[in-house]
Amino acid sequence: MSKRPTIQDVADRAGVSRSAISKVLRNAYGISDEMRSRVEAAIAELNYRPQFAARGLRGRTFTFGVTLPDVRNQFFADIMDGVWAATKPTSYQSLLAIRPSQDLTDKNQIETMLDRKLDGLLLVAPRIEMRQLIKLAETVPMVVIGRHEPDGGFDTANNDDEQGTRLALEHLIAAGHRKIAHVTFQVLEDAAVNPVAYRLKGYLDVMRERGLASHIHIVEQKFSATDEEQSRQIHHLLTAKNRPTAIFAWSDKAAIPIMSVAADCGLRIPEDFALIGYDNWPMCAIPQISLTSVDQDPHRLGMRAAELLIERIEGRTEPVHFVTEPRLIVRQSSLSPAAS
Amino acid sequence: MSKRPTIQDVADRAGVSRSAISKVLRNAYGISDEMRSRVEAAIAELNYRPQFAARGLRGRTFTFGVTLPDVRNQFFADIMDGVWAATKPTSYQSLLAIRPSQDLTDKNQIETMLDRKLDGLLLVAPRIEMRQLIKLAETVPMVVIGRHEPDGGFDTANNDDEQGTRLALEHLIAAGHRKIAHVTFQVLEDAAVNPVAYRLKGYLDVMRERGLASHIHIVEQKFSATDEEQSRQIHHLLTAKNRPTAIFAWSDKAAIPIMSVAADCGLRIPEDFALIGYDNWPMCAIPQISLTSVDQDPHRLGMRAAELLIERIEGRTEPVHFVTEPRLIVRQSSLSPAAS
DNA sequence: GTGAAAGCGCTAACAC
DNA sequence: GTGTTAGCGCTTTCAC
Repeated sequence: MSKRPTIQDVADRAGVSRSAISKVLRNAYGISDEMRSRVEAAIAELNYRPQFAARGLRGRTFTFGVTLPDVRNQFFADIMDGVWAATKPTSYQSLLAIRPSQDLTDKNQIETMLDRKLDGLLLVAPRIEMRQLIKLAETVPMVVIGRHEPDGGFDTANNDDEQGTRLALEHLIAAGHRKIAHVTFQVLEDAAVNPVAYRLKGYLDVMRERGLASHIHIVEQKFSATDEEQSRQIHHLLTAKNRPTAIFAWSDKAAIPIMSVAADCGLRIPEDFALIGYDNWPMCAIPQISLTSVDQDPHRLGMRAAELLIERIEGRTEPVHFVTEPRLIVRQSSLSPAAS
Repeated sequence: MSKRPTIQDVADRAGVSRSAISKVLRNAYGISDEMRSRVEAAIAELNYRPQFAARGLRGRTFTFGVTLPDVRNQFFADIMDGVWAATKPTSYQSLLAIRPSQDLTDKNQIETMLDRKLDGLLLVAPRIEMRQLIKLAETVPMVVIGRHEPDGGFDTANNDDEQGTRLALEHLIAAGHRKIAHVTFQVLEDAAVNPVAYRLKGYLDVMRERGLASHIHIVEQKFSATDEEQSRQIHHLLTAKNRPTAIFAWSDKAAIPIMSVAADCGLRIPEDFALIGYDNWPMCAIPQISLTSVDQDPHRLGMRAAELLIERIEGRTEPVHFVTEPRLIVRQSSLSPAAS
């Protein structure tokens, strides 16, 4: 295990002090051009790279942590692309802590990152209580994607969930659908700020506005339900007497399994019922799937969130709340001629 | 930003020296039971957590880095689940460095992790030259998934790619297929140790053994090809005069787009041709997809790789090479009655 | 069995 | 402008 050069090695090589090297590294004030080029030459010769752990002991680590609820979810992968794009031109790097989806809270991941002395936290749809989030934000610069909290002491990045829901429903209603069911997901807490709750609210609002209140039909997937239980629930919905002619699911994560159950029941989409998801997973575009879905622009969400975090790390304290305009991506699954 | 307690705070609280605390933390030899319980009480009272960055300056960080070629690939996500399972009962944690798939090399990610003074590296299908890998392994404990290199100074974890290929082909041949094409991926270098090369070799071997040498048909996807270019290539294959009756693709990553192109061409799977992929993405099980695929047991691969890495970090130097037995998961896409 | 002291690689105040 | 110095929070000899 060969040794890597330290700042002292560079200083010796260049015949200057350690602090001179440090200043060059940080682009700090008070370095002559001649000094700078000498130092840079020495750095290049020795192939020196500063050790972030050591930097972190005094200053910043130039590293921030990201947590995702589920690596498997393509929506989150798209967000990461955006994060990457944002950090590329900077000296910051992101590191991802993951946990398997069956694990209930992000607490361990967050503690892991804090223990590593990362400069900030970018939390995606965190599964911890708002109270804890707010407390956490007092300790470390933080940005949250997937919580509409206007003043928790952190920045947020979200799409406009009510608007996205409206796009989906208007599309179905325009096609003549009236019996539109909504598959939602159990909101454990913080109901007011959860995107799922916003989508549910949007559904209720639109149905009422359009005089379809009597057709409101909500299926709530339990947080603790297994895949089989959820399938049974959907099976029940699809084989009931007055099956809806259209289903709006809170996420593609719910919509894709609905397609599976439909296939098992011998039901065709969109002939037997129309289906719309949320998040626009890349998978939706596969012809065999062809699922209409609401796009949140995850790339921009991730990119802006990372930019906001870096701003915060560098001193900003007034909260910023970034919102993207959702788009409905229409595909086969909602083009039902049968409904009207 | 409230301050977190340091080891000194704990020492003051317990009325002992810093080194005593350190020994308790590391479970080191030479601590009386009474001392231990006093220290543990103080740690609990102050809710103290050691800072890994500081630990790393002298000893280990108890953190290792993982790099994946693509977060979006479900196969890699399954590996991560295994990694997580392996670290859970230990004091180690894994941190993931990602890059978008269009980025060509893992070099930056690896340097990022080295700069953070992580204790070891778990590289999944790294896109850097074997020469560099071997050099790297001299510097840091390392395990590689997806390179069959017997003595590079690091451990490896792989499935038996030739065997997996054999399973797929025997299955097709048993169903009566003779015109079996293989879609492979350009191997840039290190041909001998690349899983894709193993699969290609397996294909050639089996076809020859079975007297099907004249039906050998290889389509090579270029590393630099865009999605459209790859689609065109497949389109060409599927609309050619003597279209194969079966296709064995090097990965589900290739097989899924083949399904898309088939749909565009109006070809049905498996009626018009059978299709088998590799990796058994969770997506393969969706009825609308129903893709036969070879399962590498990614969970075990990730778990064992993480265990091996921890062993290495803790001192082992003789290389270990772990291999899983692949399984063929038969689904609709290969159940073609038409072939015989 | 326990504690004092040195040092890991770097940054930040402060002299010069 | 440049160098000296004192830490950051921890581990690790090495006395006691």
